[in-house]
Amino acid sequence: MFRGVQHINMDAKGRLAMPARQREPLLSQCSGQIVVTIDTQTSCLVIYPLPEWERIEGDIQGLPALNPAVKRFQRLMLGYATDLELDGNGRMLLPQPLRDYAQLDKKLVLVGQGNKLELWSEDLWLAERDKALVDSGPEAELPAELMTLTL
Amino acid sequence: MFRGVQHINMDAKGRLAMPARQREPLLSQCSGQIVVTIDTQTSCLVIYPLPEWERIEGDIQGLPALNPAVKRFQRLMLGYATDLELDGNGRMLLPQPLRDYAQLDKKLVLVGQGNKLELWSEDLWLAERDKALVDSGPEAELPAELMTLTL
DNA sequence: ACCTATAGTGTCGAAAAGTGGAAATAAGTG
DNA sequence: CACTTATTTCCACTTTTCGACACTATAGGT
Repeated sequence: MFRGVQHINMDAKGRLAMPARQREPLLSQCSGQIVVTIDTQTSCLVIYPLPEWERIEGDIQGLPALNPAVKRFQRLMLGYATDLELDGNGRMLLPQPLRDYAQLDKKLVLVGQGNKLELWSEDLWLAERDKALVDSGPEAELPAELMTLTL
Repeated sequence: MFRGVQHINMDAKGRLAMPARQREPLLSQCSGQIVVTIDTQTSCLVIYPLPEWERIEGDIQGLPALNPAVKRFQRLMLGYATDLELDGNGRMLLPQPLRDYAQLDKKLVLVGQGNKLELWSEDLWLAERDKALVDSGPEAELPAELMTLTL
């Protein structure tokens, strides 16, 4: 289970060090073999351990490809999906197209989301967070589903 | 059951000593394993014993993620959720992003809320408390749910 | 009132994590 | 085929983090 928000840096070559807290599970679960692809809803990347990605890839390929919207979704998710491996120092090298898609520069934010990690540019993350806070702030009209939660 | 308001200090490294009164239940209930995340309604943190958090995490993940407002809520709650452990001295180390979110500096307030604890900066706590007192003072319009309580 | 035990706070040192650069290998081009 | 450019792997240094220990303050009991 990946949890927690961490601010990390990417160097000029596009390398970023996986924080120790997440590195451990990645090495034991899939010996550092991961798949990175894009989130089609927002401008961020998602990082899966290889076995978890293979399950998801199967689900995506099982969708009805005659539907044009589904086809486009498949093309993006599967197209951008890239196999990566953590190097000896626990760093990963992000290909340029993925960096471009998520508008990544030096300052990044890595967000645990249970079975996957999300990778954001710091600017976009803060903007998205603020949007979410307004959505669920004191004056917000919350969806009915949320009102039933016992926290 | 966590009860009571306690004023505590955080040192320069972001460490804070869990008061003895709350430490005991945390050690016996979950051997010091806790999860800290944010409250999306206000600028404070919430502290759950690990088993209690796992229940809530399940509830949150069961929500319909197609609704963008729900998706944002999930991203924040799950994203900020961080596993922590009490050290040999009964202290916990709060990661920087959580400290930032709740604007924590030296003086903090820990508030028991039954199944969880809330952690506030002292300034924000006092302001919030005063707001709450006005809301439920003699002239206040209380929601129907509250009117049915037998106190 | 003093002594003792426990809670709380601070400091130091070792270990690990993060960062940058250099060298070697591979790939692409004229 | 040779030369240039890009990519990758490896090594070394710096910084931060974590754990251990020790000291102070406070409360409770004799």
